[in-house]
Amino acid sequence: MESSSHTLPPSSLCPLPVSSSPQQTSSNGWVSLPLSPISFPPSPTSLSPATAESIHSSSPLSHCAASHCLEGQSVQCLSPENISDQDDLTCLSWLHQRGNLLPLQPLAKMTPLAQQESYTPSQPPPPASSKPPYSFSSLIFMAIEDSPNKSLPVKDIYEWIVNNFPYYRTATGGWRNSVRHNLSLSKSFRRIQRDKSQSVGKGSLWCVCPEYRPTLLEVLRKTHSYHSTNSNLINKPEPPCLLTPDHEELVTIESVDYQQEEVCENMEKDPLSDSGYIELHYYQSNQYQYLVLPGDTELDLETVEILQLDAEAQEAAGSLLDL
DNA sequence: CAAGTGATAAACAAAA
DNA sequence: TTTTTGTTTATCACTT
Repeated sequence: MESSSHTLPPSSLCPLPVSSSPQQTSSNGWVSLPLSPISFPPSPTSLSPATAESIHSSSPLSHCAASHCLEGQSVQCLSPENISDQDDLTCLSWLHQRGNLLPLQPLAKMTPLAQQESYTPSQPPPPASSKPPYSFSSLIFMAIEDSPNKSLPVKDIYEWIVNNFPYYRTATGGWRNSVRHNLSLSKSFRRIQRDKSQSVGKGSLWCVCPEYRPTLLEVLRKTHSYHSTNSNLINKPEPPCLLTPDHEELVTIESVDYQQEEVCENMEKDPLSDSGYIELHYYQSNQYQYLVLPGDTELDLETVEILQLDAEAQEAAGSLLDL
């Protein structure tokens, strides 16, 4: 699998959703969010500065990468001439861009302190104490993938985990042992020598073995899918990596034209409105596309979610219909 | 029930 | 010498 030719801009992962929508808290205290107001590639030309500013300022932590995605550099990445930098099938940007993975973050990171302080014993405990649903392999994978060079020393892996999963701020030190144990034992990770000339600090750098990357990504995707499904129906939409049914080929972002008129021309409405969400199918650029968006959303493609076109997504949509 | 997987603990050696 | 990093072994819990 050729995954290294398309790389994400550094720090394309963001621990927080851009959404200011109401949060949904799962039974284990993790939070998932309804669809973000602007979640997936807003057209560089369709996203007004006012909207971008609005979204940016609404982010609880406006320094996060997702917010950066609305700024010049990242938006530019979505332009046709730069599309190849964004079309990595295995990109993890969906994990953050729409709050699809890390929206499962504990509230502690998403809720203003004042709100946390007002919580009463009758409410669920502060979710910072709840353990993330991801395996250590997944955590390590995410950390490494989020690094500019796709490699990190152990210390930075610890740091990434702590920064993104507050549970580990207060967890006992054993998890670090587990991280090292996992790095050592798992075939998915490879130890590489640091550049001695630039080496500061102990140890080696760790990277993801390319041959195991799809597997790790799949595990991560399934984990997220499972937890978001269990925690909140409306998080059923799969990450907006555009996949063809065989999971192998990327449907380039270019194939989706974010022009409202064109989509509306060819789309048919799917009866999901009972769930509060609407599924829209349309055929475009020789691809069968479908979207899910809140029922009260105007058909403005700046606000829609692009879903995977694979069978899994279809199945998810089917289960939505069953409700 | 057995096998596989992941988490955790612990011991130990090597390196910084 | 201390701390960190990396490896290995063992055990337990859970899932398939």
